[in-house]
Amino acid sequence: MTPKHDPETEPLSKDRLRLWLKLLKASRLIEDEIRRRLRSQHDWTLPRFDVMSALARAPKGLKMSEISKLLRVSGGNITGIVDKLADEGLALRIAVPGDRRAQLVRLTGKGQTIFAEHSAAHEAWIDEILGGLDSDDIVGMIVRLDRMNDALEEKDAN
Amino acid sequence: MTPKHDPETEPLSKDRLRLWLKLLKASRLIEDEIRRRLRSQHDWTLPRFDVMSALARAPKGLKMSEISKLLRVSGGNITGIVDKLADEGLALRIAVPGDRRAQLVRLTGKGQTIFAEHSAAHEAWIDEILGGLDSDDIVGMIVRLDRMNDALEEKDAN
DNA sequence: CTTCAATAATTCAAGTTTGAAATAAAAATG
DNA sequence: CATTTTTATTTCAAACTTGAATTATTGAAG
Repeated sequence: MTPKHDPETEPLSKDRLRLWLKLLKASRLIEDEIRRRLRSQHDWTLPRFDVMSALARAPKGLKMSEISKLLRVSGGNITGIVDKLADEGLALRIAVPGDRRAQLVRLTGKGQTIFAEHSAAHEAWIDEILGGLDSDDIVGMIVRLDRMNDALEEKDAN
Repeated sequence: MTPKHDPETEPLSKDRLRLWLKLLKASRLIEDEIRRRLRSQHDWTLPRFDVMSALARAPKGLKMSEISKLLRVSGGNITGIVDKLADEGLALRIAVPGDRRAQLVRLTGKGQTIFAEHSAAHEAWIDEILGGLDSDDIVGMIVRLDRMNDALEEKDAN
């Protein structure tokens, strides 16, 4: 049963696949570059940076489940990373008054200090890595990614 | 030493960071969805799919280094995945005539058959997942991602 | 030809990551 | 109140991933 080659929809379907592959490529190129610099210049790993980044934006702390939702990684994963950050005195687990199941995770002062250094470098790297793009491209991409992410998250809530 | 807030360059810098975060978000949303479906519907993993996908496009085979370059993952990683594919009779290592260091990896008939099924499903998923985007968004994004990837790869060749 | 540098893969330890199962507590239901 | 379901987290095995070190081979230079 050969599918009909509809000149309207067929090329669009191929473009969707091309779009995904290019999106993935861009994402990996940038992520790899950040990972490389984080390791070579700060002896740090990307997952640890990501978790601290989420925590840094929430001075009151985040529940484990909130971290994993924000970073879109599994809960078991976050447990391991927070364990290590806590061992090193960079993060803290705090009991939640009304709920003995949950815990709030917060950066310690030491954690905040270290993250601030990494974060400043990170921003500069992104600025450099994406420096070749003009304003129209950046804004055009942001607008489209917003639409895309809205559509994707809408579908997520199935 | 507070940085000067140049009204020209400062917002653009922030937009670059926003762009990266949105790009990463989109990429993770789509990749997670594909991973989920690949596992639940085909009992398969994404890394294995990715390697087979690269091999499927090269009937003559690919060297280990070519696979890792295409997928932008480390060489040691590819060794492990190809080992398993070969163990299961899905891929084959072939000696390269002029170079005893290198090997060509090819899909077996069985590997091609299995990949064809996964690939067809994969294309349909992408079509569905990105179905909410109109043609202008897709083409607009592709054009910009091409420029972005060109710029990123150019920098890579340092 | 011999030495030195570059290339192709593999090995390995450490760290991530997932997804399923287990544990515990809270919320909803009857 | 007892039961069931849902929620929050941890545990764990299996798989993936990196980056550094190692091995083997090729290529270049003298």
